[in-house]
Amino acid sequence: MVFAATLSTVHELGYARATVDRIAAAAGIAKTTIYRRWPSKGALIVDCLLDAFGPVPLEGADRAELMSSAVRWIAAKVGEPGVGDAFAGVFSDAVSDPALREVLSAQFQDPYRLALQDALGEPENRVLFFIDVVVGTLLHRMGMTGEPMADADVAALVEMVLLHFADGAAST
Amino acid sequence: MVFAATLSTVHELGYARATVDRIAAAAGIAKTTIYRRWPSKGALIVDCLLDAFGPVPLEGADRAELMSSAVRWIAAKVGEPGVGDAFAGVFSDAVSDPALREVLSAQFQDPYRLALQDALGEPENRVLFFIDVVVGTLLHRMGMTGEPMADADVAALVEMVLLHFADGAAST
DNA sequence: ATAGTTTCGCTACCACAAGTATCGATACCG
DNA sequence: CGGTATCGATACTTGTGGTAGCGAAACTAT
Repeated sequence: MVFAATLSTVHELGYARATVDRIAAAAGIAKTTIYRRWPSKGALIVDCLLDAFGPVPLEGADRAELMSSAVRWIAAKVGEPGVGDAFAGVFSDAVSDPALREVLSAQFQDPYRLALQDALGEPENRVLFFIDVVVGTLLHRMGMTGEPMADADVAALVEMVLLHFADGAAST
Repeated sequence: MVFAATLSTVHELGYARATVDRIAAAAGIAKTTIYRRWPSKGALIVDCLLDAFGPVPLEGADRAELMSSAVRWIAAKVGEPGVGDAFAGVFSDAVSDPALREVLSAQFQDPYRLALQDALGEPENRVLFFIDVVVGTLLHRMGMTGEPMADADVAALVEMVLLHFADGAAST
């Protein structure tokens, strides 16, 4: 499968050295075949991440459990080999590439945003802020250290957002 | 000045299209001159950011005012034309480039980390977490939308970290 | 002022990666 | 068995980071 080859190549070589040529070689197909199926390297990675993440498991009796499990779930996913690198990589490319930013925002972020809005009963801007905080923190740690965030810090992150998004919170 | 030319070029064209050639042209010098002074594009940007940010203005009577002013300061800096793009850009490059990551961590993050440790009396891992949350959130918003974070959301960010880092907080 | 040294600008170049074009082979379908 | 659509391999274009070498300009010291 192309997705598996993509993740393992990114994991081995990092995002920048994981060229489309190498990914294709790892998947046993030709580079042209990849470009027949995806319009760009970024689109391939976004699809790959969608496959790797799957739907959010929105479990939990109350809001606190819901948010806690969502944060831990995404932290665990980002920590999987290759996933965090690929995520940080597309995100990086998207900064200077409005087209890729659109793909990332519409195809990747929006589904999770809508699911969270529905499950938490929060308005769009609050959920977007929630995503900024959680994903931004995880990616910043990953980008600065090259390693996923340790469990203790993930716990702190969970505690922080629970406190801020507690039912009676003011803000925004 | 090279720094001004760098920021304005990044602001106009985005990080990826702001090639070293174009930056040099905007500064009225040759590309080779840039590479005589900086070993890589990333190092140039880091120096440029150091110049643009300057030292943290750690003012405030108590911890809350200190942290609040620090968060608002960095949010304002990231919102300046070109600065946010340049910041997100180097950060992006650093993900796949351990050497640049080292430069970014040692020359850019560490001075602010040490100043914050000193001013807040917090251990290293807590200050690193603080930086991950604040900078990560701001950059994620910038990367996803292309625009700096609005004041209302910056206010929410301030409120969130103040709540989490209040004196009696547990965690980590 | 003049000779020597350093620095800078310019042109050309290399390595490498994204994305495209072409062609031949292969597999699939009627 | 014939036709069609897909895939693989190769070669190519374009753009960017980074380097080499040369000549001119500026600065220093006597």
